Amino acid sequence: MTEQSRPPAGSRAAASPLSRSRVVRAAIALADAEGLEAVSMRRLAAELCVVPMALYKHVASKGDLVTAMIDAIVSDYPTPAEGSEWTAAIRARVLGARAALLEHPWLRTAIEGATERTPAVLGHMNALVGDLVAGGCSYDLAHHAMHALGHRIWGFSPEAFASSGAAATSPAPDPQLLAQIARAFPHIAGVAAEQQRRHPAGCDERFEFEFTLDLLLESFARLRDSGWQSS
Amino acid sequence: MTEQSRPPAGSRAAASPLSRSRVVRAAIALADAEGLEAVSMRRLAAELCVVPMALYKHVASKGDLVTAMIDAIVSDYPTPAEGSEWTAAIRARVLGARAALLEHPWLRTAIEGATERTPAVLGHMNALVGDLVAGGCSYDLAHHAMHALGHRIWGFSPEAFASSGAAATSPAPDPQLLAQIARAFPHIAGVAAEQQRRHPAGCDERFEFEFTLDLLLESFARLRDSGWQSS
DNA sequence: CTTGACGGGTGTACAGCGTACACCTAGAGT
DNA sequence: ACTCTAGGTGTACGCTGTACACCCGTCAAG
Repeated sequence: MTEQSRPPAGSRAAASPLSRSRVVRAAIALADAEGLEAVSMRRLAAELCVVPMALYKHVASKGDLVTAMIDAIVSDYPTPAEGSEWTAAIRARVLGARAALLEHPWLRTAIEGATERTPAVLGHMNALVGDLVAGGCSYDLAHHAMHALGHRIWGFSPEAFASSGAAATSPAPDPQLLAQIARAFPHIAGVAAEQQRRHPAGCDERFEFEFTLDLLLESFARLRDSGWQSS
Repeated sequence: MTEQSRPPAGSRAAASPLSRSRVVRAAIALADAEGLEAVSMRRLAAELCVVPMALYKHVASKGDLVTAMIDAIVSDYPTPAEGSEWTAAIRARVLGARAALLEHPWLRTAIEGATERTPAVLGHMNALVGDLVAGGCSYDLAHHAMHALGHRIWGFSPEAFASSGAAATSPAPDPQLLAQIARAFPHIAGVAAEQQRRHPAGCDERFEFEFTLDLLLESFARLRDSGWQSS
């Protein structure tokens, strides 16, 4: 939709001369619009008015492309204000990552499947460890803390319980079947009922995210104060 | 390898008459042996000495197949001993899941990509919530606790930091490049050095897993004791 | 005993994927 | 003027999931 025929006028093909960053930006736009599975080399090429193989002059492979997509977004994660309290700094970074993830829903899948650690990715991790040690955590504790945070540092909690409370989105709920499920899984039903009572609007993912994040940050602080070490 | 030519003798084709469970078991075996990406309908069919489309008489689609694969394994997660302490019960379930995951490395990817919640899956979640409320947690707290545990209830922590400390597996470490990385990311280098000093054998994933698990379980106990609620 | 339904394996076909390889062409450097 | 090369093109291969028509053996009802 955007970015078309900038040069002279007519010729239906390649507007600007194509470049790695243009390819990556187009891929991100396409993924934003239609999901990561819509990003095929052929489709992306079409979007750029170019033949599929042309892309390979700018990215080494599809894997390289998605790595570059991740990198592009991670590169401008926000940086917390200078002199923030360490837990506040971590919160800011993690919630910044989360904000990016909400903008680019495909990012989660991409990160889960990624294998390469680009400089931007390493930089993010480095900064988080930096926050931890600035807060008085040992490198030892910081290491385990990073593991504990897990994918949360990329802004998402693994949604083990996803759409279990809110499973009844579009398809017909069918009260009879629902009752049967409730009988078979009474505790899940209990959770759903209590959730329904307290938060009829449904499960607030942001709340869940911060709940666990803060649980972990408090635990880290406690371990730090008690001089915990792993050996 | 197993299960061949049970009827009369010779004919090189379909030994037993094929069935959903035989298909699923073969798929699991194939995934165990060569990874989930090796499980294509064509390949699996070949493994069963059958034409690809024959499988569709027993599974609705590839997605249905992998769901069934997950279900088959989750179905025989171990059950903790009757009367266990609640945190011990949860630990047992979660570590049982983890054991299954180590046996079937593809399971992680499969679960991450799964969308259907089968009865076995719901049963596992139901049992965990049951443990929490048996331990005196409210349904409210249990709900958030399940979110906090996240994929850990399936036996894996999201490995955000994976192979960062142990990145130097097969490829040449190249000390010059390594030094440059260390300069660019001093905190990561710090973690790596400290880890190297304390645990030269490398990062013990099981330790990391239990570290976070116990952190969370302690936090839940504390919240329970303080009468925490979410409203 | 015949007949008709039907469960389950077969064969062909299609659209889509990533990408290897050979080719061509426009512009820059000597 | 001549070559070199970066970058876009075209064709082709092997792979994927699966729709659709077919066909055959078993078994129940007439």
